[in-house]
Amino acid sequence: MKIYNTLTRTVEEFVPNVEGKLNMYTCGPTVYHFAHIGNLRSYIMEDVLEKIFRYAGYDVKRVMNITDVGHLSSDADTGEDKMLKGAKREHKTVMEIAKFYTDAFFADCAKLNIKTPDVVEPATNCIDEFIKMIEVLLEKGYAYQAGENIYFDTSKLDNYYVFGNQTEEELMVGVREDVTEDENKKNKNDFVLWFTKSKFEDQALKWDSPWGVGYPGWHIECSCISMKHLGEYMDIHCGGIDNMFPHHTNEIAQSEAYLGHKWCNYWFHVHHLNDQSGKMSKSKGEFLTVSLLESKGYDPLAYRFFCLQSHYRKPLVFSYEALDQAMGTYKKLKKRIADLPAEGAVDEVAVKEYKQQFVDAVGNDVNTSMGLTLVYDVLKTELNGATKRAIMGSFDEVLGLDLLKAQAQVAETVDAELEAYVLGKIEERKTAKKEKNFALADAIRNELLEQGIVLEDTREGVKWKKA
RNA sequence: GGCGACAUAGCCAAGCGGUAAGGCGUGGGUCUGCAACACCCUGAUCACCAGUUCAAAUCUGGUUGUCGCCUCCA
Repeated sequence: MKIYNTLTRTVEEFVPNVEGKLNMYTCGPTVYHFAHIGNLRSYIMEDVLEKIFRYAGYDVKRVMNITDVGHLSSDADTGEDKMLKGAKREHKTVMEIAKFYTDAFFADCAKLNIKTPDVVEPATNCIDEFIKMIEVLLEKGYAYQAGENIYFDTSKLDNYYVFGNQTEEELMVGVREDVTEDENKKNKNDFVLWFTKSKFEDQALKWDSPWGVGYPGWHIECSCISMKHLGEYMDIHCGGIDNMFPHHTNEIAQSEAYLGHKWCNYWFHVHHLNDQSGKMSKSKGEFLTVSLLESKGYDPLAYRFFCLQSHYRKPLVFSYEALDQAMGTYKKLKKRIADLPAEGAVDEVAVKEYKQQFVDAVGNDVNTSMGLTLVYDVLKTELNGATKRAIMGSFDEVLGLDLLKAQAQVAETVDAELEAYVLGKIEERKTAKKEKNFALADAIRNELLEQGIVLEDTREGVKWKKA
């Protein structure tokens, strides 16, 4: 198994901390609004990462946090607190908002065949852990109190910028207009571990702490939650590329300062989904959600297919034209698999062989487009239908595209009455065709089409399906 | 201003020093009463420049372009 590691900026052979096991952590959503499909691209690709390791035989434990505490605005940011903003917008309490959007997030994930992580932990469940870690950081001299807040002192580290070669001098504070410098900080890149005083007067959620009533900084939750469930050594930490700095950088700083040793070996960063104007965001352009795509007639899995065609480390540009194309390709592929003849015994040797090829392909830095190519390669072989179907089902454990589902769905949803009616119409049309009454034959076909029934004259006879 | 990523046909994309996989689309054809389905055929010298090498899309240096990050964002 190979994986690109942002720490070394190379594709590396994956070596787990414990033979055969994979500990992974994913930065979860901030539940103040729906996830847009750009957010979901990350979760789709991370889902494939998790599944290909399971497929290859690893014992995987995956943890995800849910950010349900309004910490996203730092001391330096004049923007509004996001959770609170969401609550005000919808006239609900912060906790109601968190519950609603957490459920919505996992509902979207389900539609996209994204497996729920083994452990999902809301930040508000772990306040005690946060406080403990901050206390240790203070004891060890990595943190200091200033202006009633607790800060992490980045100057105590030998190498703070683990992902690049920046220096503190080069950092520009206030690149974004709404950011102002925090005078409490000793160093430009110090960050808050615990707030007791912020510019938000009406912070909704607060907890008691040794430093007064307040709430945690942004980064502390990921360090604590991951350690709580995965221990002191982690294999892979996932997240969106935009969180590389400062979020992941700060996680590493505080975690390793706390532990006194290396924490996470591999960093997996998914690149952005862009639209014509750049990075997709909630604040500009169309707010694209899974529900919106569904309302426009798109199968959510067509979007998953769209993502899998591309590589996670390449920017992907979204457009309806591109999605239309992916949808067409996806439907065509499913039809082709559904049309596979069922007879024959499964050739287990061939199945095993292709499984290995699939691991080699997708296990090479999550090369999903290579995985899809292998799907087509298998379909083109001389293997019998049953074997091909078995291989498709196996690949689908990782791809998550419901490749075998089409058939079952049709079989389930057809009721006898409708079937009898359609078969009657087909007979009528057959007679008309025999009598060369093509006008009538076409009329019957059109009549059925208006009722959502599509007829196809194949060599094996007339086939019909719901449009 | 600093740091980083990316750049292969209309679109998605493989490629990891040995002479451009695959998918979709397009165009042409076979089949068909017609349509659809299916099947067959159909396309690029790899952003640009220079270098290393017997050999480069693949390595090195430079240029250009696009995108991201620099305390909200996946």
